[in-house]
Amino acid sequence: MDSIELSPKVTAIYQAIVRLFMEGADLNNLTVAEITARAGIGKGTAYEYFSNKEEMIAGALFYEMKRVCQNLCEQIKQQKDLHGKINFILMNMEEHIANTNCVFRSFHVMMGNSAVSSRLKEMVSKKQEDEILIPDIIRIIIEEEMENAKELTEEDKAYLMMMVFSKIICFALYQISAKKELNLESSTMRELICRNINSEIEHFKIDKTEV
Amino acid sequence: MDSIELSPKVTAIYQAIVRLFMEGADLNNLTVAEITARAGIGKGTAYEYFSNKEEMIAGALFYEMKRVCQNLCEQIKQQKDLHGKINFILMNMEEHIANTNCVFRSFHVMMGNSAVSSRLKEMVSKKQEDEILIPDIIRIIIEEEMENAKELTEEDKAYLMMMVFSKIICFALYQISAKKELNLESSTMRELICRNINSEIEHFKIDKTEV
Amino acid sequence: MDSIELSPKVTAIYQAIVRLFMEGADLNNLTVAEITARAGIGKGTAYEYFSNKEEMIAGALFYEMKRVCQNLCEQIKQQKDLHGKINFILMNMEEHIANTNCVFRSFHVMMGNSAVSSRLKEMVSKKQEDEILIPDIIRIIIEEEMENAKELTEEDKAYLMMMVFSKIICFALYQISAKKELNLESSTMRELICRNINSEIEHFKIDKTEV
Amino acid sequence: MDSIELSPKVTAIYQAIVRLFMEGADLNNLTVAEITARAGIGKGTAYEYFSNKEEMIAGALFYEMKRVCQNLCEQIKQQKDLHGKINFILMNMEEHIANTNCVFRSFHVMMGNSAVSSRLKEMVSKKQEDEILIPDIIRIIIEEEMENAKELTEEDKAYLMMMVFSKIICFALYQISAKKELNLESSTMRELICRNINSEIEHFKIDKTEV
DNA sequence: TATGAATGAGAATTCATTCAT
DNA sequence: AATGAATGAATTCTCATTCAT
Repeated sequence: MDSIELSPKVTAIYQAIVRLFMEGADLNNLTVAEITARAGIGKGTAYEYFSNKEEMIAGALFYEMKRVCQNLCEQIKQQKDLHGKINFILMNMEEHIANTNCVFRSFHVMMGNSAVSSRLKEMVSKKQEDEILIPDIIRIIIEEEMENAKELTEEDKAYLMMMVFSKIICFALYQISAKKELNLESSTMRELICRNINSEIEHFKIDKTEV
Repeated sequence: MDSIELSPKVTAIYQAIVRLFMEGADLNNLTVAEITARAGIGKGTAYEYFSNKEEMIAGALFYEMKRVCQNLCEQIKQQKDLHGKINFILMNMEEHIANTNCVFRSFHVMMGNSAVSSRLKEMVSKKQEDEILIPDIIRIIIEEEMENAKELTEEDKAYLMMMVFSKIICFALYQISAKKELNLESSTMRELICRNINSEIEHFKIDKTEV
Repeated sequence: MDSIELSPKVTAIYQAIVRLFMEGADLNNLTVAEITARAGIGKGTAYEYFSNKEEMIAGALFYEMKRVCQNLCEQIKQQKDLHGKINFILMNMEEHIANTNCVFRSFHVMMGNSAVSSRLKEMVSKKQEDEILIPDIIRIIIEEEMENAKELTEEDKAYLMMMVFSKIICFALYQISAKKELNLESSTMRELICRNINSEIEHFKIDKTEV
Repeated sequence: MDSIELSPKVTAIYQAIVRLFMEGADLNNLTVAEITARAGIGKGTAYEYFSNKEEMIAGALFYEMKRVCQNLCEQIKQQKDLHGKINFILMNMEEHIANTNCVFRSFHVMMGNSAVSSRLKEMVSKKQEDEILIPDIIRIIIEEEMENAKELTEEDKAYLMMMVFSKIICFALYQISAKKELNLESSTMRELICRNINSEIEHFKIDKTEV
């Protein structure tokens, strides 16, 4: 809805960066010349819309993260149970490995110390309520699942989120690096993780209701 | 054992880089001038021992990862059970947050796409049998734990390793970023993760012995 | 008289430049964007009236010099004697230090080597008979003063003009820079200079009449 | 004495700038590429010795002003009387018109508002006691001349300095611009100014001793 | 006529790497 | 072996000028 407002030049720059990123470019060595050439605009034009290179790159990553997560979130809503939702996320990661890669690598960028990292962290910390990123998706899934269980403390929520998050990272690691070295089918891996999350949450529910 | 062979200049360079890294420097903006100044040697000298900057940085990270993991591995051997071992790793991460940070960030570097990343990945993939890194530590722990269980397939091992690895990453993320925003005690978090790993492995054992 | 012909856009540009100049802007770093923004017109519009930036700035300075000198000249005519006239010029410089500054700095620009300097020199050298600048004012004052004296050669005139001019520059320097560092009253300085010019001219008259 | 300490690269840069300046280059459009090409060194080398372009240019002008004034001062000491000293300065300006031009234009630069101007003003205001510039030369000449006269107040000194200074500017103006348009011999002009300064100072002495 | 978005040539500055000492 | 002065390729960013609307 808000992306309609984006100037076509800004969109071109964002798309250029995202594509270069997906093609494996190193963000720290991306040049403005490369970006604008790929975007099909003049070098100076980029500076009509951004105050510096970092702003362009961080902006592009933030925009892409929001776009992908928005889509993901809408599709997840159509899944009925926890297993289905998690499975959907993992399948999505698998099918659109390029996207996954981009989101995963954006997350990776955020953990770094570069100027782009700082800017991206700032953008994320100042994001609007209605802008959805990975942690929000996980939070929503958990909250829906736990509706009937006894009230969760903040700590419980935090633990569950990290639990789910770690499994997702686990699958991402598998997709990106371990897949080649392993003879484990993707579907098997997916199934393992889904069941695992499911059972952990069930255990959690029981613990909570018992108490 | 092999570190005895390292020329004092190389050691100086490695230590300089590791310190700069621990102080929060962005690896992509580290300059040779900074490194050699910190190492107390001439700029030209660095090029007597390394063919380029990437070699220096990747070398330093690899060296540091080995050093830290070597120590960690030896101390873990003194722990009696799985819970103790995992707890020790997590406590170690917590106590020496700076070191953790360095190892975690080295892992982070490896996930990237820069020239340093490529070189570091290469080093890791070509490492000697007796050089121990985080995955080796985890593998050793699992193998010891599973000794009595039915023979594990490669797939089983891979899954377990990733499972443990993802929990560790989870704790690292907690230490580095989430801790401040959360009111969850470190010890609680540690305990949750230890028990969680324990229970997952127990379930796994049962499944395997049952079959 | 000719300023009536000036298009309102040209006037806006001239005034914008003069104001920026008076506010202390460095002419060599003045941008077209700044000028047109201040003038309240579009960037492209400026190029409908001027062929380049230098033309705008030189034009503005020339316009302002003429305007200020025109006013000055008319007011000087009401002064009765040499002392009064010179004193009036100096007081005017003192009171309207901003204006003075602008005229003085225009003179300063003319002494330089920039593109603006060249254009301004050209404008001054091609100026109309009825356009009055500082040297014309001085010439008029001297000619009036010397009316009764023996005919002056061109050389005599030139010398006298430079003599007066150098005193005026001297006062300008005093106003702009030396004033702060000195404990000399403005009025004292003014009086000294007026008397000095007076006495020099008197000596000159005597020499000439004697010969 | 202190110039012996200057690195050859710094000297090369200073000389390159001074020559470009003397050849009429506009200081505000001088590029580092031009300077270093003329100095016969690499572009990067300049930045080993200066932190930015302004520092180079202001440094060069300051260095040249000191050099020229130092020489001038020593030669003036060999002149016996006031007339001789002033005449020497003017002859020097005339003969070495290029040098004069450079010093005069340095003075011109100081009156401006550019980054170089600011830096040069700062250098001048922080100069050592033993570093001699034009105002110091004039002051020395006046103090020597007035030795026998009644004690001068600060105001008296200031007035005399400006009086002499204005004559020198007058001669500079004549040399640089008016000469061509006038049929006045340089020697005549010089003589006029020398005698004029002499007589002004004599009048001053008399006034002071009378009081 | 008025505009301002788009442009790209050009400038300052940085820094990995070399090489004479 | 050790050095650091010298270098120039590469990068970011600016801004005068154009031109389609």
